[in-house]
Amino acid sequence: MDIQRKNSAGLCSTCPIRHYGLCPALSKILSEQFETHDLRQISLPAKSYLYLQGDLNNSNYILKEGWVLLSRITQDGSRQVLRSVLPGDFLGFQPELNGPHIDTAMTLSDSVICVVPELEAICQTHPELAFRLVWVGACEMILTETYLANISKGSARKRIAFMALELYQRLLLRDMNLGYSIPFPLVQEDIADLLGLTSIHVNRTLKKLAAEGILKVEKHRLTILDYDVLYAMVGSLLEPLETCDIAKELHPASK
Amino acid sequence: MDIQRKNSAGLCSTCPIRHYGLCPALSKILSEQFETHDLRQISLPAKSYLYLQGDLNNSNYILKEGWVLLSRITQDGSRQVLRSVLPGDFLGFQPELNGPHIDTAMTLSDSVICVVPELEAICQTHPELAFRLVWVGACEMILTETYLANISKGSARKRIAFMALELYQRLLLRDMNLGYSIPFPLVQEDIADLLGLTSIHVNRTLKKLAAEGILKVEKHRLTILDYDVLYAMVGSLLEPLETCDIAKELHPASK
DNA sequence: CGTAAAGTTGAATTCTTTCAAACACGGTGG
DNA sequence: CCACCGTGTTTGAAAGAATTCAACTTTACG
Repeated sequence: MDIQRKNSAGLCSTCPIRHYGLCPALSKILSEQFETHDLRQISLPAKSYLYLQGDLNNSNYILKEGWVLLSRITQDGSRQVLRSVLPGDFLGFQPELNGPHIDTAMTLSDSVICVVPELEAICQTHPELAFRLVWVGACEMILTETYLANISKGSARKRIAFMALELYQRLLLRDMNLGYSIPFPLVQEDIADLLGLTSIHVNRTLKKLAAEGILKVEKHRLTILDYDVLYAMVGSLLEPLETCDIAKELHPASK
Repeated sequence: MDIQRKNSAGLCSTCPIRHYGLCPALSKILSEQFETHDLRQISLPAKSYLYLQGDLNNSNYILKEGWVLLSRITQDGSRQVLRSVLPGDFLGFQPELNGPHIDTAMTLSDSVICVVPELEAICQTHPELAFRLVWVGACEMILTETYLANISKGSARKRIAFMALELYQRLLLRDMNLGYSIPFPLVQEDIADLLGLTSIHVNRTLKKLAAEGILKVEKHRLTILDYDVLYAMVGSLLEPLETCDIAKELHPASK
């Protein structure tokens, strides 16, 4: 494994954490808690590592800007991308809070990351925050479970269709004015490692989908050409994810 | 889908929740909390459903005895098993606490399940419990992520090898005197749906593994014949799971 | 302008599925 | 006690999907 840290972290000014993504309540509490402090931020260029599998300098983070992939490297050197992290999402949490990282966090695009210090301590003074974290964890679980179901039984076509719709839906939660063309910093090999395919097969399948007028990827953008066809392919897989709507966190009572 | 509830629930007496599995601290708090109450328990025979995808009678549970599979049915009628639940594990939690269940919980063997009422309320009076739940959720996540990595890139051989070792390790946490032969209530079709294969291919692969003296399944028992070979095949995948050791929860400070 | 990274294409191979059929086993009812 | 039936297991042959290997083209970027 020849992964190297491409770039070191930079510090930024006070952090007005955005209240969107998986953890608006969490970021709200944090920004209140730290409004008088300088909350540490990290700016990383694209294709650099926030942390590597095995690293000990453990922290928790909220992604403020950019895209991040969480992945695990297996013994034979192959990479499995576990999930994508979009602005507002939480990352870095693991059972052994101070143990070595069990995954690698790589930026896909220029990113700004907010460091969450002493998560456990904050949870003790803010009991409601801990339960929010449980909620966030459950949402991440649903996403991962849905990828599992998708990869497990789906053809390359279906896997890619699912990925496209899943990312589209998650971005839609962050920007209701989103068109059918979304930013897409993954290269074909990233898609392959996310979906359990080879980049060659991803390439062929993408070509076919584009030729059929369903979906196209070019210049770091993904464009949904035929939403209905995509939804017919994998829509039902997405249903469990709808229970992770941000509105549900902000107003959990309103079923 | 013609799934029917095979058997209705029965009630049992006071629940001395066992302090093992993923949530010993959780069950400890619960049993203290309810030591004077009659905590509701459900007894279910093998191959019956604790809840079905879509059910509204939502609760949280701790599995006390038996084996349970969590699965999701996709539109085309195929079943994806999300994960197995062993005694002491938590189940039933989801983002929409009172929404319809997003998965189905089926018993594989005769099971006893402890009902956890009003989880959110308990968390408010026991702040430390909420953070324990976060911990439990993170452990479940690692298990699911590891299955994802296994299914995504592994051959049928590797997938089965991984499943065997994973179950073996989790049972070992519950019974240190476990031999190399473990109870195994899954039929070949369950294995198939857990690993994203067809039962026919599972059959062929199991035959081959048995013929090679690596692993055998018969009479509802799985026997590890050559641990070293299995570990060489998939051992490195298991490493992240070691951070979920129960000891870590009971003494989280002791790194 | 030159190099490295990413994308593209073809042909052969491997793994897995599909379809079809047979077998083994345990339980039920006659 | 035996015939029957359903569930789960086993096996074969053909078809299909994805990978591998190898080479080539295009794009991005200093």
